Amino acid sequence: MLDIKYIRENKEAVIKGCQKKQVKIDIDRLFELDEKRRELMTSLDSFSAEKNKAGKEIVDAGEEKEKQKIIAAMKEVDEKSDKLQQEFKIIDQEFSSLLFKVPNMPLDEVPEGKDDKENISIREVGKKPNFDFEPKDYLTIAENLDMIDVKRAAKVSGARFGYLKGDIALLEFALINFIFNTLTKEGFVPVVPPVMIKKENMKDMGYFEREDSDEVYQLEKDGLVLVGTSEQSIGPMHRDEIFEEKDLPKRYAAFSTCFRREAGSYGKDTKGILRVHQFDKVEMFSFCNPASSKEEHQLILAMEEKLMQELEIPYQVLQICTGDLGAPAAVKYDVEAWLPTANCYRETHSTSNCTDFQARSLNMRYRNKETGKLEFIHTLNGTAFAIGRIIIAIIENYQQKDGSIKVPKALQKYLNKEVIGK
RNA sequence: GGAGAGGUGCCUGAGUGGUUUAAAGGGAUAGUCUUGAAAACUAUUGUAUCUUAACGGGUACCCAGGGUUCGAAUCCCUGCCUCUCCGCCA
Repeated sequence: MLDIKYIRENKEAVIKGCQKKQVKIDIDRLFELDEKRRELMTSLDSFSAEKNKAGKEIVDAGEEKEKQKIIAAMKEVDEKSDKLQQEFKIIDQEFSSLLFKVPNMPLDEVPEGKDDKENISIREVGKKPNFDFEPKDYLTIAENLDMIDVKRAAKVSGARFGYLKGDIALLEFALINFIFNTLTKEGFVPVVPPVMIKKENMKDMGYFEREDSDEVYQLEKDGLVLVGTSEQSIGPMHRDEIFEEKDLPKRYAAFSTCFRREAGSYGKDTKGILRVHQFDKVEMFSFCNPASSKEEHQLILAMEEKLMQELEIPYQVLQICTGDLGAPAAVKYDVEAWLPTANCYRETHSTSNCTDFQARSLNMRYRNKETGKLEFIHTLNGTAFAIGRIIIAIIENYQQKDGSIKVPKALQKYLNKEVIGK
């Protein structure tokens, strides 16, 4: 969430920021509530002060009669303060939920735009393959090899699930080993995190703006939710902690299964495993000094590109416009892989700098050596590989005339194979 | 799943209704002493929020949320977490 003090002092900028993000929010109501809330707080505080004082007087008063007199007077004060307390609760609740809905402000450098149509391609990298035969889509190839099975998955689990089999199942583990080898060199600590987390953690990561989001699988009985990305499990790991400046940045690379209900995407990408309810992903996450979060973001983006370059998959980098950032992000890039048969780029990676937005709700701070004060850290996340989609990109870009799939050079030593399906 | 014990500051740990402004010890930091170090001694050792031009002052915080009371770290209820024993289990 944002700092109410910041909102107070930068009202115009916050209104502008919300507009840029296409978020409609009643800032005037927020100010109204803020003022009323502080007013009530001051009154309540002075009641408490009075009560504390009376407590001491009761102890000091020797005579029983004197004591009873003070107690009687305090009962009256109590009644008044109780009434005020009730009022405060109502105001405070509305205030908090409204404050929570104010999104993180986009950085100045982020281009303005309404939605994903106005994202800007900032570079295209890699050579698109030139086939001397009619290329097939990944699903046809994989089904011919009996290595992706969505039909039986439908029988077992319903729509939007899939089985990976044989060498394509092994390809997943080759990819994971390849990633961890690459990322540990940059100081990313490998993690296998929980995929079920408490609701409040999801909320404090900024993913529950609207209570009971339809996008999330909920385990009602246990008060837990399934993560849509391991970012939601890694971010709260250090909640309520204070970092030493020397320990920043703290980098993690987390492997986990991700669960998404895909509500509202009915009819979209219904074929194959591009958009499924369950997929595996390795996610980079960094807890970082605010002074260096911009460089850290570039590093994460550079890692995403490095992984793509080593696999030799053509891709483009998108600068996400203000309207498509989502609530917690201040700046965001997507990487999209080239899919020859679709004849377009499809999103495989996304990296965001959430500045102090998540850190504030999660109360994660560090001591600034210069000022001696506690300040909020910055959090950043980025996809290393969304396994399913990368497998799609590999199959499509590395397919051969005979229906087999060449294994990218960088993966050959992990898979112990140069070709799949031969 | 059954039975029991707990959750206090950076750490250990005392505190069972009213100067708790949280004892004591450890650690850390600074000072004295010393050629230097150690030891010893001394001092310091929160966070949030409101208010003030500032000095300062008020309030809250002993896992979380409720309750009892004039007054709660302390009593009661609920939840979360940890530990011990038993059962089950990859």
